[in-house]
Amino acid sequence: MKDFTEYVITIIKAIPDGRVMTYGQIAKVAGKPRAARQVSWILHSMSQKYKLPWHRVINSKGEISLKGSEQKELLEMEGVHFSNLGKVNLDTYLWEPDEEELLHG
DNA sequence: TGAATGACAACCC
DNA sequence: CGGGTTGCCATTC
Repeated sequence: MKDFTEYVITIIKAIPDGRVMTYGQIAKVAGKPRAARQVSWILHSMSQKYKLPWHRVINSKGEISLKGSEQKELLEMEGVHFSNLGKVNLDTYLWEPDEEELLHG
């Protein structure tokens, strides 16, 4: 497994309940600020083989990309509040991982 | 090989 | 603020 993919998976697994991260944010933390699309690829590819909290990954607008899925409900169940526009307040719920969080696994 | 694709993001008007 | 365009990078055909 490539380092980038491995790191992305590590980060996603480290997202706490009730918090979210954006594709671009994850890519940036994983070392490739422009690789947001690879993060999406990793998600729809790996989430079928590994158990990842993929529902905590949303786009930069704070919206759900997979409309019609249960992603929004999963987040609400964890305490993430959606506006009447179906958006999340990133200032409140966006999570920025600490090195300790990732190293601790 | 070259072209098309995608659970995105930043810009521009 | 909304919609369209361009840039990105790995994967697939």
